[in-house]
Order: sequence, then C-alpha cells, then structure tokens
Amino acid sequence: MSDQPNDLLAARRAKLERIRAQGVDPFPHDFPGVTAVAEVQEPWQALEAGEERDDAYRIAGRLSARRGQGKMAFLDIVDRSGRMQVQARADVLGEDAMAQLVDFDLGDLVGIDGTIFASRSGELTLKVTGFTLLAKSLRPPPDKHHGLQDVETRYRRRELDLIANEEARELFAMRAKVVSTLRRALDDDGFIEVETPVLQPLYGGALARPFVTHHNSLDRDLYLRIATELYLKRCIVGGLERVYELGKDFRNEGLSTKHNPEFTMVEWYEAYADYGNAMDRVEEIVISIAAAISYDGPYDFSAPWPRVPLAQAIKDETGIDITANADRESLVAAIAASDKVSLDVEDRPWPSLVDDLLSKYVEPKVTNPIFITDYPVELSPFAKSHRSEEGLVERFEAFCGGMEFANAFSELNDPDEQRRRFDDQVRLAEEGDDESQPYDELFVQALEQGMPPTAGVGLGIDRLVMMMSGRDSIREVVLFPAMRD
RNA sequence: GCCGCCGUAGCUCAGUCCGGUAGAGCAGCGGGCUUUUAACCCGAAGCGCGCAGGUUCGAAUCCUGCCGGCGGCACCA
Repeated sequence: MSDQPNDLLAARRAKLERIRAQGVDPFPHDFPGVTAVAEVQEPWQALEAGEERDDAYRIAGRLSARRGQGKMAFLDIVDRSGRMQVQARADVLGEDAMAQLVDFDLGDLVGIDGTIFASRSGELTLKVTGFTLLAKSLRPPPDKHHGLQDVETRYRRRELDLIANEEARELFAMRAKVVSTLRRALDDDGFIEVETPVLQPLYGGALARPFVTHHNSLDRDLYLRIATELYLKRCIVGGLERVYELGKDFRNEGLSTKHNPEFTMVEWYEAYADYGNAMDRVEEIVISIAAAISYDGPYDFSAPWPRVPLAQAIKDETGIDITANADRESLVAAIAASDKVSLDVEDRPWPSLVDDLLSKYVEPKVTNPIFITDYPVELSPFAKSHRSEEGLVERFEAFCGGMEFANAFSELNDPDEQRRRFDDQVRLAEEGDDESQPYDELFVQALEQGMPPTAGVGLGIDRLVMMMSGRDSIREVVLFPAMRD
C-alpha cells in the first residue's frame, strides 16, 4: 500500500475540491433517520418484479458498485446489515443532481432517500429521490468483485478487509455474539463480572513467560498478566462466590496459528463446586453459544461430551500405559518399545513426556468436543489433588478440532499444599525453567484466610471463535493480530 | 530459532521452469448508453516486477543477502 500520491489519489482529491467548490460539505456532521438495509428489504420479499410502491426509506452506507447507463444508473450501497441496490434516474433527479450522484467514487459514504420497488429482474431497489454525501473517500477501495485477498493486507489493514469482505464483517459480528452469549449465561447464573489488574507486581496463574513493562513514578517493573486466576481466587476468598473476568491475557511466547501474544480469555470461579460441575457448565455454555450463532459446521456439540481420563486417552491412542509406567525410566522404555510413538525423550522428565504424549498423539485426533480429565500433579500447580487417584489432580482440559480450548480444575484451597507447590515451582525456576511460577505469598495468605471448595475454568475466546467459525488461524478471528514491523 | 513456499499496476491475477527489456480484468480518466446484477461498448493512461548486491551484451525471470507474509517444526492457551 503506497503512501505516495498517484493518479488515483489525485483524482479523488480533485473531486473533493470540486465538491467543495459547489458548496457541498464533503464531511457533514450527521444523517438522522437511517434504516438498515436488511430492515428495509425484510417486509418486501414478496414484491413482484416490476412492482413499485410509495413507501419511502432512508439508508446510508458505502458505495460499492455502480452500473451506469447514461440517464439511469444503478448503485450498490453496503451497510453492516447487507447490500442494497438503488436506482438513480435523470428524470427524477434532474440532470445536474444525476451527474453529481453518478460522480461519487466507489468507497464514498452516502445517504440515500428513495422509494421501494422491485426491478425488472426482481431485485429490491430504492428509486433515489434524494442523496447526501456523508464522507468523501480519498483512497480507492479493494476490488469490488474479488474483495481483498492478500492475507497480509487483510491483517494489517483490517478496515479494508471489513469494507471489502462480507465474511469478515459477519465473522466479527459472530464473535461479538459469542461473547455476549457467554456473558449472559454467566450473569444469569449469578456470576458477577469483575476486573482485576492487567499490570501486576507478580505474574501467575499459568505456566508462561510474561511481558515486562515499567511504571515511571513508582519506578518499578510490572508484568502484564498471563492469567487472572490468582486475583479471581482472592475474590472467592472474599466471599463473592461466583465471579468471572473476560479480557486479555498476555504471554511472551512464539506466534503460531493458535497463539497470539495477546489473547482473550474468560475465567470463572464458582464456590462449592468441583471440576465435574465445571464440565457441566462448560458443556452447557458452549452448546448455548452454538445455538445463539446458529452453528453450522462439522462438530457435534450435543451433550454429553465424553469425559476420558488422560491415562485412558493416551492408552487408547498409543497403547502406552502411563499409570503402569509411573516413573521416567519405565515410561522411556515403554515409548522406545512402542511402534506407534516416536518422541524425543532426551532430558524430558516424566510429566513432560506425558504432556508430549497428550499433545502429539491425543490432541490432534480430537474432532468433536471431549474432556480429558485427571492430570499428573506435576503439570498443575493450582489444582486440587484427586479425591481417589494417587498422584493426580482434579483437572480437565476441553478439546475440539485438534485444539485445546478450556482448562479447569477443582481449585487447590489447602494453603500448606499450595506453599509446597510453589516451592516446587521455584525449584524448577532454579533449574532453568523460565515458565515456572514465582512464589506468590499474598495469594497463599489469602488461601490461609480460608477459600471454599471452588471450581475454576479458563476458556480461550479466540479458539472458541475459531471452532465456531471454522477458521484455522487465530489471526483470522482477532481484528488486529500481532505482526512484525 | 530452523525448514519450505510466496512477494508483479489501487485491487484480483498471468508472465519466472526454457533471461531479450512487463500484460489482462476490475477500479480510475475521456466518451456512449433510461431496468443493470462482476452491466456493456469505444478511447487514452497506469506497474519496471519487496529491497540491496552479483552473474550476463541483456535479469521480473538465474545466484547471494536482507525485509515482510503464509505454512510446518520448536515453545505455548
């Protein structure tokens, strides 16, 4: 996209000056009384080709196409709800006004007053009785037929993508519906939405490397949050009982089709519930979202989703029994003996090997939604020990379409156990693990105050939207994804 | 960070293998046309091919490096 003036820009500038010279304001302040084109069209679906009515409407939008014909022309106006054709006639408008309207550039924002009719070929059309330039466009729009295809331009100049591609507008409207449906579901069930710090003295709640920033007058470094987990649990300690926060988390990791450095996450915490209740709620909410957007895709969201223990899932896909091979040496031997699995086991501790088996052999196989449950304690520093399975915690992750989209557990509320888990994390940090958790004394003290048994869930909104929309890259569902300079 | 593919007019693309000095449609400009649907017809114009080097009589085409994008690997949600 060139910033240098060229003929196309000069032509538009010249028109702008011509318009001003005619005494027309190319950037007026308002245009009251507009009806969305979908609303204009809705009552007239049955109008027969050639039928005309006196019903008058005012619409506004971007001029997207023009089919001129001398003393008569058809123009297409696009607003958020759709596209509508209007007909300009010299015998209605007069020669001068007709010339003015036809001289508008594709991309200009225009307001149209007109009466409804169905054209000879049956398309609902407004016969223009009046028009107003609402904002002059000084740059050419993308191709009217092919839209904007260039992926890089679509991400860097999302406004052009939204102008040119109806699917882009629909996608982000759909994303908004996903979020509003989720909020309503939680609100209706007695959750209160809270806001906790994005800038944190100490980061925590997930295993990830943070962004660091600096506060000048406090003269101290702060971290951008990697999760809302710890603050939200302090809200539960405080007696808020059901809380959620929906917002951005930031993780200083590599980019991929599934990872943007800032991403939208909802976390909710429910007192007196466990991870089983959390599975019910995830299932219910996702199903209600699918219904709200009239989901029409390859996945079957209907309940109940399978709930498969991690050890079982790994055994099903690889034949390897991690329960029977509960130490590193025997698991390495089992992997070596397997003809289904090839993993780099060098320097990998037992929990990492289990994680690898999950992410390489189970996760990619998932199509319809499934809960994988009961993880090794080493992978989950904030999850409560399993009530019956030694060495495991009550945790689940939800997967769909080869991708994890939710992570949840019965929250650890024993402060002494939490201290030991932090100690383990600090030890990992000393061994060079830069994703381990810093010790959060304030959080442990909050647990010492007493936290009810609680279920907590984190659900990735971007990934949920990917699933619901069939997009295979997170950049497609984030308006302005991270790009290099 | 590594590997592969890609980068040509405002937009969508052809041309790259087999070097010969860049082309189409849309948009824009001038003209014609009272029911078009990617409207149509006529005319004139627009890019030196991501950037920088190199090879060559000659490079969009071959080579090297860099920048950016996409995909994969690694890491992670």
